[in-house]
Amino acid sequence: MPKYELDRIFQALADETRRSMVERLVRGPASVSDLARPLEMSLPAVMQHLQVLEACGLVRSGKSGRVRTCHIQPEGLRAAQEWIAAQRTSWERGLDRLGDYLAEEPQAPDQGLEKRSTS
Amino acid sequence: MPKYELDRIFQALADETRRSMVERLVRGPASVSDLARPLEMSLPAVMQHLQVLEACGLVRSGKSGRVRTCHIQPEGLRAAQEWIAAQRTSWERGLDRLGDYLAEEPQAPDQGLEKRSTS
DNA sequence: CTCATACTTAGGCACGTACTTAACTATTCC
DNA sequence: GGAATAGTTAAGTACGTGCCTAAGTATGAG
Repeated sequence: MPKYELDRIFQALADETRRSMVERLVRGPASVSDLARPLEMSLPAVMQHLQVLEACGLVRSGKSGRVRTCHIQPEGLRAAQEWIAAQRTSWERGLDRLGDYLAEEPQAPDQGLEKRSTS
Repeated sequence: MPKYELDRIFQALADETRRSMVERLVRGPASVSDLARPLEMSLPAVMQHLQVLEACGLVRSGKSGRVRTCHIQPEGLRAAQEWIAAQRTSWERGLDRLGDYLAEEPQAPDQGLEKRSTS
C-alpha cells in the first residue's frame, strides 16, 4: 500500500465521468463499449478514464477476444472510505472531549495546553 | 447540494498536503501559521490549499485580529463517505445475487438477462 | 478474403493545479 | 510612531488533466 495511493484514488473519484463508470461497474462487469455507451464522449477518452481507474487499482480488466471486460476492485474504495471515517472519528472524539471539559470544569477555564507562539 | 460538489471534495482530498491539513483540523481549530508550520512550503501555497478546502466546504475560517482561525466542517466528509459506501453496498448486493444464483440454479445456466450488444 | 467490430496508439490543444518570489496590508507590541 | 507578526495579493512557471481527431491493430462473421 504505497503512500500516494490515496492521492490517486481520490483523484480518480474527483471526476463525474469516472464516478459514473464506477457506479456502473459495481453492478457487474462491463466491456469498454458498455462503459462508453452512456457517456457523451469519444472512445479514446473513455479509455483514458479507464486507465486512471486501473492505475489506482479501483478497476481491473482483461481481454478475451477483441472485448476488454472491466470489473471493480473494491479494496481501493475501502481504503478511501477508511481514511474519511478516521477523520470523522477523530472529529467526534474532539467533540466528546469538549463535552467532558465543559461538564467537568464549568468555572475553571484552564489555560496552558494551548498553542504558544514558539517562534 | 450542487451536483459537482463531490468533484470538488474528492479533488480537495486528492492531495497529501490538503489531507494533512484536514488531519490537523479534525483535532481542533488552527491558525494559518499553525497549518503551515509542519508543511515544507511557502505561506501563500498553504493559503491556496486552504482556499481549495474552503471552496468545497470542508473547512471554514474567520479572522479575529490578524489571526485567521480555521475549523473543519464535517458535512462534506460525510457526503464523500456516503457515496463510497453506496458503491460498496451495491457491489456487495451483486455478490449476494451471484450467491443466490449459484445456490438456486446449480445446473440450469439461465442466460438472457445479460448485455446483448444492442448496437 | 473482406468487412465490420472493438478497441488502441499517437499527437495536439485548452485549461487547471501546485508551487514560487516579491511586494503589499493589517495588527500587535514596545 | 516604528518594528515585528500574520496574513494577503499578484504574477509567473512547470507540469498535469481531459478532451479531441486521425490512423492503427486484432478478432469475428460471412
